[in-house]
Amino acid sequence: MTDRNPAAGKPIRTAISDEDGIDFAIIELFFFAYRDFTSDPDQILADYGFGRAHHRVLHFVNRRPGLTVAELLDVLKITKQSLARVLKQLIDTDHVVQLQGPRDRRQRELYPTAKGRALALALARPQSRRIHAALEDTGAPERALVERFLEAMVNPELRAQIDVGSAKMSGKSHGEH
Amino acid sequence: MTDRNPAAGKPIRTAISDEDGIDFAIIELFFFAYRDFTSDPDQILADYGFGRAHHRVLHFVNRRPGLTVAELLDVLKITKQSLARVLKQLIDTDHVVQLQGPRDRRQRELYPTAKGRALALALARPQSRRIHAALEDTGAPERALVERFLEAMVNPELRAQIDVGSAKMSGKSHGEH
DNA sequence: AGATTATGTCAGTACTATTGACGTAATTTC
DNA sequence: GAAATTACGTCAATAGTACTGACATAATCT
Repeated sequence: MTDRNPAAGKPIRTAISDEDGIDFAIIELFFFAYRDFTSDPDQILADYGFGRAHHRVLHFVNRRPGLTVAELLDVLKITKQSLARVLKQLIDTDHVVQLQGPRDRRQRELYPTAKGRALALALARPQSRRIHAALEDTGAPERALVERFLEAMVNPELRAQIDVGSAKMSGKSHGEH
Repeated sequence: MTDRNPAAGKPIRTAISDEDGIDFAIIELFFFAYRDFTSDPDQILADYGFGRAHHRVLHFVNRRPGLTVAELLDVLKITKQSLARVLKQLIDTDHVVQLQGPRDRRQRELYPTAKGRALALALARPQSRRIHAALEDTGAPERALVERFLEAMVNPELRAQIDVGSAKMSGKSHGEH
């Protein structure tokens, strides 16, 4: 079991590379960058007994206060059952509160508490520091370019979810009617 | 349980935003971009009964043929036990072969087979297409800039793992001595 | 009144990851 | 040459995140 299986294919000894027209360099960089990018908050979350899923929920509840459960599911692209445990824990620990929807009382609007806002900021801080440092290394005016690249990496039909525009408006969340 | 818990904190109704000096826009974009970036190969992997872990192993075995198990663990930053099942499946399905290390017979050098190389390419193709499309949207000369940004996002002490340099050299993997 | 919608919950499962322990073979150190 | 270390494999137990499918309740819409 240690050596070659005679029935198995022969080992290929040359490295795959960009020559195949495939952009392995950026594929790999993206993996490393995201791995380290998420490792910062992971450390903090561990102290709370939380995981990455809690972070994502906390992030979007803070970014779009008052979003409903259905909207949150749509943004995270996970199922109701996956969200349930995580959301329940965040509510039980007083990071998030639910309010009955004003127009439709079936809906539950999700809001951060002061505690939830503080944690969201604490989690975002090291990530933001990393981004700033990376942009400094790269050059100041490139920020918009990186934003445009990342946005272009998102599935076109899902770009509506992104709040880059509204991130510049302080206060209100997305398209309130 | 539906409405407010009287003991709970009050809901905060204003959105968190970049005004706090935190770069929420890019934090969020990075999440969306990576989510969609990984969704492409996930579809293909499902047909093989594989998951994301298989993809990562396959990627690095193709990028650096002959790397040892210990090196792979170091790159992936996971434990031996997490790797074991995944690697075993890839070997059993003839995507990867193990060869006894020539200098140190305790080591197992990992190589892709033709089958493993083909799958790695198939998985990378949609990701590469996405990157190319995003760079086109952004502007051609920005490729190097995006690379530099992503590289700067990686923990400095781990940049050694990155193969951007050797990606430009065709054929050989990393520092063969 | 009946259908649909929004949410919550239960049961069962899968994948990826963890820690800790132990075994074996090969290499290095003394 | 004996002892320690290293590289790898494996076993057991557990955790976090995700899934599908089913079902219940309350509110809204038709």
